[in-house]
Amino acid sequence: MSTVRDTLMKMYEAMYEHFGPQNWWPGDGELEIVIGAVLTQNTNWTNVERAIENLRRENLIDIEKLYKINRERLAELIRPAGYFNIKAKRLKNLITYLWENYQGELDKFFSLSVEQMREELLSVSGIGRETADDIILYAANKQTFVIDAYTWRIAHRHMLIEYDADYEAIKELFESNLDADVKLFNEYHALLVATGKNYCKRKKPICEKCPLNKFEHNPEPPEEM
DNA sequence: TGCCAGGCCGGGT
DNA sequence: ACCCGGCATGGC
Repeated sequence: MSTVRDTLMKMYEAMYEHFGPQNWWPGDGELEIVIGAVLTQNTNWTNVERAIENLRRENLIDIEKLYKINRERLAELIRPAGYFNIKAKRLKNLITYLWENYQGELDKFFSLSVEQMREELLSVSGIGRETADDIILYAANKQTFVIDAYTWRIAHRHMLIEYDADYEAIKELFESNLDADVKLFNEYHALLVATGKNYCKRKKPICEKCPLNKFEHNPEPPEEM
């Protein structure tokens, strides 16, 4: 009989064969990944790219400069990412935290344990669980599994979790059944996003082309998402 | 042309 | 302890 562990690894292999390595994060450097993690909240990545491009052009991929920049101006620069006013605040909150507690040195912050880093990130208003885990996995390169809407949708569709499973429960499912390997966690989440984006849209039933369609699944799309 | 995208917070019940 | 509105741009 196949265990959850087997299923999860087979799903990984199927997605990997279909899409190939994703080599995330799609950005350049630790700070840019941190910024991207905030800007991509409920937002298409192509919009985030434009916002980051604006920051690059102004040489603002720099904690000190971001700490000192006026919030209204920052908001204007990240406008293409949507929710620009609230995201400017969130980015400011995080940058201020790093500036005041770690002298703006990311590596100092990243030397904390995963648990400590997560707790501190979650204490910043505007940084929720997914954003915190994105930063820990993709910027700090530490062991944590990222859960997002696609992960939830796919795991539910393939009957790995209950409809109302919360973030920590889904995270626990993956973390307790996969080998503790940062590179694996990195690729796994990225492949779930690739699969979700292309084949597991809202309210759409599973399709022939989905690399996961041979795995046990609900024929109907999940309620809501 | 309306719906959707790699969330999160804060206020109301 | 849930539930929900608000936040906003760009692609299809």
